[in-house]
Amino acid sequence: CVIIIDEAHERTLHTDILFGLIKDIARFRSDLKVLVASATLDTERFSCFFDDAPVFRIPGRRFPVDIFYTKAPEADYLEACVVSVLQIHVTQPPGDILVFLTGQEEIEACCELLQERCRRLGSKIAELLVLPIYANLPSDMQAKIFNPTPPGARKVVVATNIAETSLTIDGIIYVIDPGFCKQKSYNARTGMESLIVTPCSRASANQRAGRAGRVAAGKCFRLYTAWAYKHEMEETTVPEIQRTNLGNVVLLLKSLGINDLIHFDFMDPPPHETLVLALEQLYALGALNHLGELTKLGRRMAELPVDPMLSKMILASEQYKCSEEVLTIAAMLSVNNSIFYRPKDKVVHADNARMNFVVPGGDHLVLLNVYNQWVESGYSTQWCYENFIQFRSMRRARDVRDQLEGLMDRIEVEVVSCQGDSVPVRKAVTAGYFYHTARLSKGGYKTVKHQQTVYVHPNSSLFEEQPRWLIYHELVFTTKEFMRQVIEIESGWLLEVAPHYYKSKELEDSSSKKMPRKQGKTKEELG
DNA sequence: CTCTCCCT
Repeated sequence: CVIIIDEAHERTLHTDILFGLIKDIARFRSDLKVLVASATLDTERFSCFFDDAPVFRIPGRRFPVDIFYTKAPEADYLEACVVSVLQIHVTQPPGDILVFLTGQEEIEACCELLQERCRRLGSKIAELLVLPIYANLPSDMQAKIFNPTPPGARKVVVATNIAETSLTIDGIIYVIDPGFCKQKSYNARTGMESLIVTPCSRASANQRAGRAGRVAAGKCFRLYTAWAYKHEMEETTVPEIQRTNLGNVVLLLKSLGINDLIHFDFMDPPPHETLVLALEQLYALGALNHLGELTKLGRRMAELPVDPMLSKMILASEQYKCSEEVLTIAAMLSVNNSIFYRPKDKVVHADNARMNFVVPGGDHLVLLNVYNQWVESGYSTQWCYENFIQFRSMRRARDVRDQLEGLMDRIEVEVVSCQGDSVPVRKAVTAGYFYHTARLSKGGYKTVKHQQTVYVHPNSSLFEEQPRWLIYHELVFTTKEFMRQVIEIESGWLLEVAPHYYKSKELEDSSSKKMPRKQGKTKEELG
């Protein structure tokens, strides 16, 4: 029996978990062969982790790529990209250009600048086709990047790092790499994710450069100095397991019978505090007992391939007789903020379309409304198009929902509807997410857990309403500490769903300083 | 006053 772990260099959460599990299993299975395939040269780490496993080098079939650096750092890399593209366009032989930027906003700005300057240059230059690509771009627009470039013209694709690994565009000869990407990181002290523009790693820069050499010899223009490449960039990207919430990983490992997570053989262990917070939250949710063992509830939660809070919400829907609705909400929440399409040139239309879905109570109920209307339309693509809804995301939500619904039998939850009453739905959400409560005080919203100042995301249906008590689905720092996907609750529900976690005194309006009762168990007892 | 990526 052979197990192959491919693309190991990507160091995704799941590859890293697999590493630990397989190493463990291999000890008891002399017949088991493990093959780890990595596209980077840091084979030492993998070999060392798997007890000095032999390394085989297989040369790639790639064309050479000349790398060029800037003499001095660029103050404005967006502008530098635009200038570089135009320079390549007027001075270099035929071949398409790929530009790496960090996100939608930058990409849109870059495309606009390029189009504007081409318009001004008019017939003085050959035609330049400017095409954006990022994950949230509707599929029909994504497809355009694959159209062959007409003779005499040149194509420039402006991409996120979706073009670094996930898709390959034929005909790219030139790559422009400003050396930045958006990276997720996770603060276990506050439970907050951040999405911050950071310098990418050398491994990532090399991967980008490689995109220029797939069909012929190419050129890569790095908009940073050779010195910065050598001395300022990290060798490799920090593995995802060290940058993310580990709630469902911990639940999964516990359900596999791995109790001592603190000493689990991770190739790169996650921060201790991240494990501790995950254990603490699972304890608060009732998934673990005071010994850190999986409870019956925890075992049922582990059956669902979603985050523990979402899982708890689904299980709580049984009690409130609203599993039909909660399944839909869970599915809609699982497709990340990509339901509503909001192109820059049609923001007014898109925002109006979104307003039509708004119902009282909050974003979860708006998402439910969108899904139900889509079902009524017969899962129509046209309906999505007319309502500025992303069909791809809806189809994904439907897949997730089907999968979750298929698991309801196994966790013994009957699928029933509360027939339009929002209170049971919001109570079920509260039962899963009581850890994520925020309260309005005179200075704005503060989290109940850490008294941290947070803001309702401008996309939210409650952006202007400002209800006193909110539950948020996630807390993300982008330009500010934003609560994304919020729902209005009554403070009394917190006592109803989590009496072990909240005391009534803490929820009185007069006492704004009170913290939730301290958890009784320490990390050692739970670990 | 806003949106890296991926899909168990």
